[in-house]
Amino acid sequence: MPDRDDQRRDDPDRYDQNRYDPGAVEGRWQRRWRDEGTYEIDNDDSRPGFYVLSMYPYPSGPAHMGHVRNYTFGDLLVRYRTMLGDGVLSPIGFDSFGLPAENAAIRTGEHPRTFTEARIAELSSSLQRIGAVYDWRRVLCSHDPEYIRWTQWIFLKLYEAGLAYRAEAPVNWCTGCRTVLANEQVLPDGTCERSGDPVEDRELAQWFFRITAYAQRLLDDTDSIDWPERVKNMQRNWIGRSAGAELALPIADAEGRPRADVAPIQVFTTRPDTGFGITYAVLSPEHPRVAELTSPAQRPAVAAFCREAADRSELQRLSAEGRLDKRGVACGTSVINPFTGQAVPLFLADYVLMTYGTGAIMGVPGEDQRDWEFAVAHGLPILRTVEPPEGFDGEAYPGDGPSINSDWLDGLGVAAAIERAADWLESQGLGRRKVNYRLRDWLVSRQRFWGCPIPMVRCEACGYQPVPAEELPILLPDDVDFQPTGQSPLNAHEGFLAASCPACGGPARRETDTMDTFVDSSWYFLRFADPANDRAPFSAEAAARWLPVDQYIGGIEHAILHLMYARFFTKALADIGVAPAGLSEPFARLFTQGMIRLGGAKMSKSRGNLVAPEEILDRQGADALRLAHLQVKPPQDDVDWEDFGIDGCAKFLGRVWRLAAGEAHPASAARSGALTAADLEIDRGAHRLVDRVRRDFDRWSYNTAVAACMEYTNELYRYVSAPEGPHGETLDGALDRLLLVMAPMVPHITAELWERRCGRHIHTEAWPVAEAAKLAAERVTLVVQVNGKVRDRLEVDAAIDETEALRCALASERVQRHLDGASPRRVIARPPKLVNLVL
RNA sequence: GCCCGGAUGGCGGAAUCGGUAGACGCAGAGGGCUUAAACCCCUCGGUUCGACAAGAGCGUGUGGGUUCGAAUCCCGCUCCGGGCACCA
Repeated sequence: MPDRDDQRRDDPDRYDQNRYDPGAVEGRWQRRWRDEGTYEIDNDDSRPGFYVLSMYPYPSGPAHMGHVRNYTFGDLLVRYRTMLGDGVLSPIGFDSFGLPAENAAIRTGEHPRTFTEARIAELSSSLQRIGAVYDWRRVLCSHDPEYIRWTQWIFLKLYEAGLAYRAEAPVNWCTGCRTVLANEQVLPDGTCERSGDPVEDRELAQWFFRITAYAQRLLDDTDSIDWPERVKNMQRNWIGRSAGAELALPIADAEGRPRADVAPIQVFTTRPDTGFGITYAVLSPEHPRVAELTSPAQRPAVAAFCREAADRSELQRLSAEGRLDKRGVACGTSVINPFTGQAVPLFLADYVLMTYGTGAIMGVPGEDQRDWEFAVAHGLPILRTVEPPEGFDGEAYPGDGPSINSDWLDGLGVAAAIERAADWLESQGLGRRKVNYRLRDWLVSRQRFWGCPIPMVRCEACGYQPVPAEELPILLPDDVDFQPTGQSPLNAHEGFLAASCPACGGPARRETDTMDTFVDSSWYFLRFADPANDRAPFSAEAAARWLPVDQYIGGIEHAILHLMYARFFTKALADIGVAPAGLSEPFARLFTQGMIRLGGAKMSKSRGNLVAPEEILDRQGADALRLAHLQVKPPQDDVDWEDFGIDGCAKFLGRVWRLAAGEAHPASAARSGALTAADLEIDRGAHRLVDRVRRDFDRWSYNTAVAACMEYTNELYRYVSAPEGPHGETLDGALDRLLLVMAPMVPHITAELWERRCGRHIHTEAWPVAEAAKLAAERVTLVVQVNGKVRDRLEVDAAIDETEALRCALASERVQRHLDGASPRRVIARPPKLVNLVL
């Protein structure tokens, strides 16, 4: 072990100056980028704008591997687009409201603000440690009073526009978080997506945003955005458009005739063509007209059924999924099938949901499997109205075919019959075409402290009233006591609660609910365009300058929630004149990176399987860690931590360092003068590298971009160690290009080497030009096939023509062996790459 | 059930327009440097037969098809991942 020290003593200068020391190099450049404002940008910058945004993080402490991955991709793009000559907007902020800080407060008594701000400081410094660069002048936090002011201002604007409202509704109550959740925050198994606790149904008055008013536009505009098909599909599924008709089923009297004195029930169907097959109808147990439409004899049974359905939790209902018994009970009343005029019995069934359509359906067992099962269970008649194909041995037939048993619809195919039936319903005044969506309004109130207060007050006389805009922001008090009950301390804080009614001036109480943190993240990307504006959340001009975000980057876990809400906000803000009128989408391009797993499970704090980046940053450096993230897998894929090759990446950087710092070859060995074939080839290789890396960057293929750099570095090692030695100028040109294309990936080491080589700053250099004339190799491999099998490979001139290629191919001894004296029946020549001789 | 993706060596992956399958990296083997080890440098790695050679056969989940030629295009199937789902 003493040898290394001896070496140091022998040649201290050489050791200190030339050794690759990531810690020293990286710290120095990180300070420089921040101090010099290298990536600050003004709104009047004359370069073409390019807005790169990585989803702003929840500040949970120092960056974890998921952050490193996300912000490495974003940073690469910021640096790359800057080199291409764009004026890049690269902001960062913190999603600083949320439950973890409040839970910590309940545990320790520390105010969520001091707790959160400490975590923000940690996260900021670790983002800088991975070399990510931002315009720090634009930093924002959702808990900042100015940000709160404008979030509340937007709430009031939406309220004014009728897009925010308060309503009593069945809501999702998370037993663990002690707050209501949006539908989007409840997992398919009926648990909370945050805490994993069971979610209950409760009937509560809550604040909502009318996102359903934008359902069709949200659906239509998915076609126009450059997002992963997978994400767009998830959004389309979530919106869940279904087109059909709503029609009225009159109530029948004892003789089976329609009663004029009682309103009919409305049902929604996507298959009005099957109307002749209606043999019963069903109400949801929660339907408001259940009591009215139940016969005296059926009252006890119906009441019992409703009670049972109400008691059944979401979880139990889901666990009953797939069971075929189709629980239901007869009302003892009948309705009229408007197509046939026949009376059919009315039922209650819990498979009919009050929250979708009209809460009532027509039963067509012939074409709907659930209806078939219900009909069988309750002894109801089944009438097919679509002819199933020959040999069909199933039960209900939902497919296409000619209408049967349907009078004036007979013979029509399903699509045509739907149109005819809908026309008929409309002309008879019995119904109308209708589109239904699965999407529900966004429930935004949360019964929590650490969020943006909803700017409303409640007056005994005037009801809920909006706080006047000039009174904003309504801030959270500092002097609060967090009780272990989990109740928001706002409920007991007189200073916060006391208010006067903006309408009548009388005493009023402040709303204690705060907003879902997804409200904060629904407009932060707009605020970045104009972060210091104190007269508006942002000016339309500034927003028009930068929006939509050219490249948005984040985790796939936000595919529905955040991304849907942000799209809704952007459209709504444009409609009410806050955002530019032409802005319909917030994120023109979206990239969703995969998650990191360890031991087969998603790497996360809650699972306790985090790998701390700090140790790697200390040992191998930020560049090695960044490179490992880029190299390990295509960026959109999930990745196992076990597959990361940090050491390999660090080794590669060492190779680049030694090559560029002149250690891999003696400087005196460099030639000058005439160029050899090897010199020309290494030069062409550099141009090919530039071209290849650029195309890889543009298609998010970072793993192959890294491979290209490694491959070229290997070539350079062979080049410098060849007996004739490298040509000085050629080698310099090659190294310059290698460092430039690597700069966005490994910004520190390339900056250091560049400065040592030429004294300039690599991150203000332009992306190198790949000269078209140098992209093509001079000699290429001509593959010769016989009957499609490779039989020989020949080195030929790249400009070879068909005749010459064929001559070379036929001259090959190996090829001749396989031709066995015969001459090819057919020749496919694709010079200079391939000749295929077919016998 | 409906809608999206996937499947390539021991491993992660590459092959961008239908034309050399396995780039690059990890793990492994051999060699060089060194008193020695580490570092570093070079070389070799799909598989079977063959002798460790030359050479040949087989190879991209599976079965067909189109084509001079298929990882790539088409049809069927299997398995894996994701989204939606008693949604009328």
